Amino acid sequence: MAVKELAKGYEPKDIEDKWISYWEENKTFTPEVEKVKRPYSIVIPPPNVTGTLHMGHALNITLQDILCRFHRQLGYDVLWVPGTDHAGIATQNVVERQLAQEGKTRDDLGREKFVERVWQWKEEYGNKILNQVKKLGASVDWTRLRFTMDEGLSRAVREVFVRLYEEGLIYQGDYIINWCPRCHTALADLEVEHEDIDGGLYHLRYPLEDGSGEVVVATTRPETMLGDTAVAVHPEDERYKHLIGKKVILPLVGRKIPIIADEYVDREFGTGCLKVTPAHDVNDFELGRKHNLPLVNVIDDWGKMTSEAGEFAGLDRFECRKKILERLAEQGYLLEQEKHRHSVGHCYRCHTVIEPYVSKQWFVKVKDLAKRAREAVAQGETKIFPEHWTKTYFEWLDNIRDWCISRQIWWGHRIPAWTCEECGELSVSREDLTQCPGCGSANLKQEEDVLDTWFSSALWPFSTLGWPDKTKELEVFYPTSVLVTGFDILFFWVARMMMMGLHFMQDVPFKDVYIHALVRDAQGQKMSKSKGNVIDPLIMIDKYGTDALRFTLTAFAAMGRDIKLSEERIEGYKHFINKIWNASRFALMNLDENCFECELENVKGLVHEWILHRLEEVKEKVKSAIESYNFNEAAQVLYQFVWHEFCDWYLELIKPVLYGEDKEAKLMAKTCLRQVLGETLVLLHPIIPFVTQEVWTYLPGVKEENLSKLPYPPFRPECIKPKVVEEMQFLQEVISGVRNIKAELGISLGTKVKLLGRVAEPKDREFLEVHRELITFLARLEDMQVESDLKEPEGCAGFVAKGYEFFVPVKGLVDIEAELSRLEKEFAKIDKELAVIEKKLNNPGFLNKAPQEVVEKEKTKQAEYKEKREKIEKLYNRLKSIV
RNA sequence: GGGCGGAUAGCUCAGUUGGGAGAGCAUCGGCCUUACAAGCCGGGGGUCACAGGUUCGAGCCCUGUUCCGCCCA
Repeated sequence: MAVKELAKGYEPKDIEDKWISYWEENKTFTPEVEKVKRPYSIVIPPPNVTGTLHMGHALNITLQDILCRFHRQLGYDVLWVPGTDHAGIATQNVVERQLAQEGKTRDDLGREKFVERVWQWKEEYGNKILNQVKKLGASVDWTRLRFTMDEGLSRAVREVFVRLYEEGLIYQGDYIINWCPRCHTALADLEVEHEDIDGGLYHLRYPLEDGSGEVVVATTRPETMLGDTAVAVHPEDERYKHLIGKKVILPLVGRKIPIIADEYVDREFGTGCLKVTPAHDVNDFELGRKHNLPLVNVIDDWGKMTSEAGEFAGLDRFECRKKILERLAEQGYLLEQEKHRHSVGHCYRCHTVIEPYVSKQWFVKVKDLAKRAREAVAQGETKIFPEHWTKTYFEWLDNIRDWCISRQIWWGHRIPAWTCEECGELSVSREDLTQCPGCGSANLKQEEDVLDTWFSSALWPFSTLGWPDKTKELEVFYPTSVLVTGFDILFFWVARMMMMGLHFMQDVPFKDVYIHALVRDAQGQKMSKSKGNVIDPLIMIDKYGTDALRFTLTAFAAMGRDIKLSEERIEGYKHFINKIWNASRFALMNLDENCFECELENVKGLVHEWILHRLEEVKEKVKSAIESYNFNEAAQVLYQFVWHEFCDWYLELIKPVLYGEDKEAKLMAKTCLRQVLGETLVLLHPIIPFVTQEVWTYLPGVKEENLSKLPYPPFRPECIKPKVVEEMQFLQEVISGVRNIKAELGISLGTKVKLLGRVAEPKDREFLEVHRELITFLARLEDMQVESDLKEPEGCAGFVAKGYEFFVPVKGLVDIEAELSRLEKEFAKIDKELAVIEKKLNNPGFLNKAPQEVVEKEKTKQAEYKEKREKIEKLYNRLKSIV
């Protein structure tokens, strides 16, 4: 009775959706928390709710999925938590844009209505990316889906905020921060992207108050001069030493400001004279505090000049720059201007130029938290792969500055702080306050600001598991096993999770961190919408199937190297998926339910033993590759095995048996084929879940149809037979030898030829006899004749190796000259090898100092090459004599 | 300015204690061989960026140089 047949080609579309729902409906990926014995857990790096899936996500999710599916196979209780991030600024921007189309602003709606609107938006569009994650086949536990603004996670955020405040690790204060005038909010240092810009360096003259001369300052931002409150020079600078303590008159403004001395000033830069604007430059702010300089705000929160700017008030800051230069030039204060390339900060969300701005903000004191986070990695409590990222991680933590966590937007976790309008007391609380804890007044005002989105993301590994409650999930699955992410959020997210995890859970959030590559385009450029070089994973899935995309990403995921992706590569690996499909199709045409009548241990025969041996090696290699995060190696080992061993050799070698009459041999072949195909599908399943799952259900004798529930194939030490590999090599050499002669001499493979062998060892001759049928079939022979002392006829092509010479009579079939030149090429190769070996063996240093076994190896090699050369020479001369 | 990574076949990249330069794709030649032309068989192709050094021996270790990319200030 024949088994069901597979379609002619693999068509991923229907198959993928079918299994996605199957796995979800069967809760295949929901662990039973109460019964967990060997936990393995991962939290997904939550994509933005506003996001759409890009290649970075696709890679990230594929790798995590491989780890999860693989560890399930190994018998771990796996929990992979999915979720999304509320992405404060980004989401707010999206909804504001939507409002703008209706001609409204968020202020028209007011805070409450606006936030409602964002939730509405989230309900409507926020699941988009989750569905895309589903398409990738992610084996996450959908019953545990989380969102950073969930009730539970919001409670965690509050708890953390209050505790840190109580511990004095959160404080509020007036500091200079990075301000985005477009998003209208403060940003953390990390959220500023620096970019080199061609600008100008302007030399301005500031006359001395006493009329005794002037100083010249150099600046890249002349408009800020309106807010200057000092000029600074280096205390040791001979040029200016005598001016320290004097005053200059600020041009256009007329304010008298002091000349101060500070070692911070770089004598080499510009004129060595620094104008100091404490309100609009981070370094100047520090200088200002140190020297008690007043702050003069000349730029407001919308990037416009304030009333302090006098005639320039109301101008945009860049407009003002032009105007002020004109005015300075008119009045003779602008001395010169040179071109100057310098680094300018931009908002990472909207790319507007950042304005350093003094305002009241909330900060986390991170020094101590950072120290512990550093220690944990230094001590190996958390390991980073590839290892070289640890240095970058240390570097950042060592130079960390307090983290500005307040954002002047509406979408996010509102800071749980209330100020009493009566007594002015500031209270921070877990519960919403309606009464001032100090004076009892009900006249309270809650802080308007919300928290940085990364503040809630930093809690993700434990907040998603139920913290601050003491849940079973936390007990079992924290710390998580590994975090898989890109290096771009190593600081934003990884380091902060480390700090928070260690502080609140007294343990690292994850044991391993695997940092994967960035996916670039074929030219190595970062993919971006503006460049138009994005490869959309969803389009790729549509065209080539999820498995093809997943396998491609896996095959290229070499540690520490970026991936240059192009569509052709995905298309190429689609061929591999199809190959698996077709090999399975062939197998199914020949398999039936009887293949279980024979036990595997009774399967005998070179080709079966060989493929079983190789399968064992593959199992071990794939396992150790995935365990060490060498995903590309796992993919490559499987590719090589499936295509070039299983398909190219094994399936071809068993064809004569499958098509033959020997029932016992047939049964063995079927048994072995069923076993090898079945286990190979299991091995491939973590990387390419869909095609393997689909084929699996067609196999005869399948008891568990859900391939995701099958264990990793057990190791069978009895199948390891190195000798079988040697014998197989001999067989392959003979078959390839004939094929090679045919191909090179222009004889079509189908043309049957005679094969004559002069083989010294009786056991080799016997071996060839045993496999006569196989060789005849695969090399397409008319006949094979093997003797110890064979006299070959005139006009033979041939191939030789240690212990044997083979001849193929080609007289009359081809031009003898062709074979002569083929042999000449052989000579050249052998002579090159021999020259290298002889050079070594003639070197006394090598003979004396190299290990004995290495020397022996070289000698053996030399002998083999010499023998081979002599034999070919004989063949060559005989052939030459008849020309 | 500080740090990190990279340079190996036409392209993309493997190469795990130093001991016979590999793969995939592309290319060329030959095949409709009853799983697969999305395929089969076979071939060609490399001063391992450059210059030194250590070593019997270097793609691999050390020093320097050039070029490319990234991060931080």
